[in-house]
Amino acid sequence: MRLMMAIGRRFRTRVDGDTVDPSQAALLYSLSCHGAMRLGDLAETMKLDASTVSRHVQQLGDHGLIRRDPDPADGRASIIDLSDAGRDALRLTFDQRRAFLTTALAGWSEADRQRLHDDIARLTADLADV
Amino acid sequence: MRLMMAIGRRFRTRVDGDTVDPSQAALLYSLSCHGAMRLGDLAETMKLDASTVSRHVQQLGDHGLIRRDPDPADGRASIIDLSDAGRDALRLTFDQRRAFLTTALAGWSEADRQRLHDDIARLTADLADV
DNA sequence: GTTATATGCTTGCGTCATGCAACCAGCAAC
DNA sequence: GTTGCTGGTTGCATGACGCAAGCATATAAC
Repeated sequence: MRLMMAIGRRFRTRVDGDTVDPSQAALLYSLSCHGAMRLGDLAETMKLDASTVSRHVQQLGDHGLIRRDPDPADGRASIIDLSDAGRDALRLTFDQRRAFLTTALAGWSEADRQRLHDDIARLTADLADV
Repeated sequence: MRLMMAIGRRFRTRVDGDTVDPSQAALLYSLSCHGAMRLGDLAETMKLDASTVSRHVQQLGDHGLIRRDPDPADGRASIIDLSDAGRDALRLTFDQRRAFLTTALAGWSEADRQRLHDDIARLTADLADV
């Protein structure tokens, strides 16, 4: 657990030259994975409070990285989706992180990486159930 | 990386009934692993700024979980060590977390757990080098 | 239709972790 | 002693986060 916390902190720390905050990048990524959705669903997906997501969404909107279209089925809600600029920013962020991870995992074989990924995914799922 | 961040956040979040904050628990744990040391060394070990560690140390001291003895070799520094109460608190925290992890990892074989641990440790080491 | 309740989202407020820079107090070298 | 280094503390700012209150819309009850 201690190691995981350290790793999480490391990833969470904004790297110089980053386009978007790690937290906000995670939001963009969620959108990229699951497609457009409402704020509440986004919060649930990311296991965060709606207020937190709301703020992130605002900032990302200010930077033009997401779009908010009114939900035709519900006047209260709006549908949040990546903008083209958001897609670009996400891709850029990914490239940066990929480069970082590639360096970090230089000594890992492909099988090692895959195993690590699978284990992490499994752990995430198991933790969600507790 | 996204998964790791999620896991890190999950672990970092204070659980109801926790004795000490996760961050401070990590500090106690570092002491427990490496023994008494000065604040600066502690900061380096934990990859945190000295100011952050200084504050944690103060709070832990207020709660009597650590002791600060003046460093006989250096009047500026003090040696930080676990107090008996700190050891107890750490043990308690460990028990709570162990129970939590045991639940989460219920479906994992001993080999799986060991492999996960080794991979995480390896990743931590590799990340430290980047 | 009108009223009551539920829901999606926003905002105010407080908390915590964290880093940087400025600072103070011993230490070491000259 | 004077000057510079180093361990530690404190002021200040930032960012993530959750809870609770508020607001607007939606839905159900009447």
